[in-house]
Amino acid sequence: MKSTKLKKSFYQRDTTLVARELLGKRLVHVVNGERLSGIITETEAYLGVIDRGAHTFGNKRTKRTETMYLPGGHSYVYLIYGMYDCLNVVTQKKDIPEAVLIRALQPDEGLKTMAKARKQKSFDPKNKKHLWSLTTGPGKLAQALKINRHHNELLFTDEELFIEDIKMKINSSDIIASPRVGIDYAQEAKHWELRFTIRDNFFISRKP
DNA sequence: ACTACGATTAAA
DNA sequence: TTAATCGTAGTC
Repeated sequence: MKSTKLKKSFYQRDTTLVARELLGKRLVHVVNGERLSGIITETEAYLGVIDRGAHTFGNKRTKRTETMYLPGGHSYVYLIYGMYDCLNVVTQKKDIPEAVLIRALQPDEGLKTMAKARKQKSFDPKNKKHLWSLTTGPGKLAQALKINRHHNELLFTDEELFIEDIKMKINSSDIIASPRVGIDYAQEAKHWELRFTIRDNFFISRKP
């Protein structure tokens, strides 16, 4: 089964499109030579300047958000609620501060290491619920794949953290759009359907 | 310096 | 439903 790493041109496009097309791709983090990976099953688009749900609404530039102004293809990892790191894929050209939040994965490679990183006791790789609790949620998948703020501003075109096209075909009709999670404060943007999940997939953080 | 809060999660 | 937990960002 051949797979190819996504190139810079994949990321430097319309953010909503990238969010949809990331579904069915494989996110890989190489740690000490071991591949920790999962198939992307849930994403959210953050549309920068016009989006009250985005960190960069109104072109807000701070030390943290500066990452989102980088060219598409960089990672954006930030701390939320003082405890969890969240991984984003920066999209669009330089100075267009948009990104896609990776919200859930179907665990693929390095299961045992990921379970350990998640502090799961008595992990059984054949137990679907165990697998589910590994990587369904942005904070959880970052923890499982050992991704934290040290991995901010990495290039997905490099060798440590990247995304592979595994030729899994997701039909457009099998992509569900729904409102994003956890942005009740975002006024009109709260209702925008920028969360994308694979229809009927078990490995999503919650029902759309 | 002081304060409020968040693109979440696990436990109750 | 609620506590946990702390960097970020806004204000004084």
